[in-house]
Amino acid sequence: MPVSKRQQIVAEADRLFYEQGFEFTSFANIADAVQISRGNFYYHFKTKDEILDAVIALRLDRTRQMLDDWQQSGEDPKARIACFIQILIANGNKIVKYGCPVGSLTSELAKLNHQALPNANKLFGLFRQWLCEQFTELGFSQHQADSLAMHLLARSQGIATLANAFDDMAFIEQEVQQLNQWLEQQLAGQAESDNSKES
Amino acid sequence: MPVSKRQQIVAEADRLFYEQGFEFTSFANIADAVQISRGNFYYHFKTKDEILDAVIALRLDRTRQMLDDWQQSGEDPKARIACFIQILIANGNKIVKYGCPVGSLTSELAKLNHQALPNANKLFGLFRQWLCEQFTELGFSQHQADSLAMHLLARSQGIATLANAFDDMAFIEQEVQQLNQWLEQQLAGQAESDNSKES
DNA sequence: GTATATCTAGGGCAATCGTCCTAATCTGTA
DNA sequence: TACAGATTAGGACGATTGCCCTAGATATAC
Repeated sequence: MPVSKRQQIVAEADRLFYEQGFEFTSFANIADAVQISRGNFYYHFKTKDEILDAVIALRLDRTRQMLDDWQQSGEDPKARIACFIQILIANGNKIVKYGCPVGSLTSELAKLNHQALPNANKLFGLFRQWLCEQFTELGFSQHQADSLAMHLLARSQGIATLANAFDDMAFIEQEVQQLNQWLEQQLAGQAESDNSKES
Repeated sequence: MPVSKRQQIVAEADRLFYEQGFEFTSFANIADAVQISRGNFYYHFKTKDEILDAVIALRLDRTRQMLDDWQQSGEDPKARIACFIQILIANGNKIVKYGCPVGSLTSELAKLNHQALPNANKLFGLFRQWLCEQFTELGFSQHQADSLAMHLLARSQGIATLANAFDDMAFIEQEVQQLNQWLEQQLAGQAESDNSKES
């Protein structure tokens, strides 16, 4: 058996939570997708929150893996940040359809006051910290680097939200271009401030 | 009677839809908030979608009113755009708690494939068009003005989403400052391009 | 081949959902 | 006072929800 039933369930739940949202996805939906009976579900997961935890854990793992891969790609920090920006293009079609997987889950759980919210927010935290490290490596102070990371995250979120609302893929492409320009400007500004320090 | 029961219902539904989301707010919730029996609800609104339509209509009216007020405030377009940016501060506490009222509703209805989605998107459309008009009045071409409007909308959305996720009011203030700087830069760039045309 | 552990199907549980009906109450006019 | 319309409360409806139980099937080990 290449993939366990449990893994299948988590994979389908992951997809459905993204496409339909957590609360709008029922046990029955997932059971149908995995082709098992509703009752049998209880054997694998006792509660719906357990599935949510498993899905979040899966997304955290995947994200960590992706960030690690970028980290060890041999590229410089600037190119790595560009990789992050590029996700908007790579996942463009899904974003236009369903929004950002991180942001939409977080917003939903926030409205529900759900116990898994801090867990889901770790996803944002992962990106935030990783981006912060990249900017620090580029010579920014801890405080500056974190500000830049948050700024970049916010821009990405906004782009995803509006692309979803207006069903507009071209908008993503346009804004990604501006994000890359912004990145260049930040580094140019940084280089300048380095020069003035050295002189 | 200063306020009709129907208006009370719509007002409470408006608040609850914002704080808890549309689908997570039940008839019972609204009935409790307005202090009427659940059954009586049917007399005022036949379906839940009818309430949603009424809430969206209310929000559209309120938004139109606000934009009109700004339009007739005697301020120049730049100051008017600054008014828009300033909402993030004015509504900061609520945004930190519940996110952006426009964005969160739109995302939720998008996940539900709800029939009222295009109606809810008119809220975004209202801001988009109004902002576009301001930028046009500042001398930008139709295309440029719309791009700037979308950019500003996206930035605002992202700021709201992250401030909500990280429960961070200071982030809003920081980003609003950057938005104002961005606005200055755009106008400076615009003035330059005017000069180069004239020279 | 039998025993043991793993997995499955189907259905039942109470609670809640949106919706709908009806009988009672309030309000204002004739 | 009597009547008519507007408004109310309370509950019932079928459907769906997350959750739980149990008997049977399947697979593995001895």
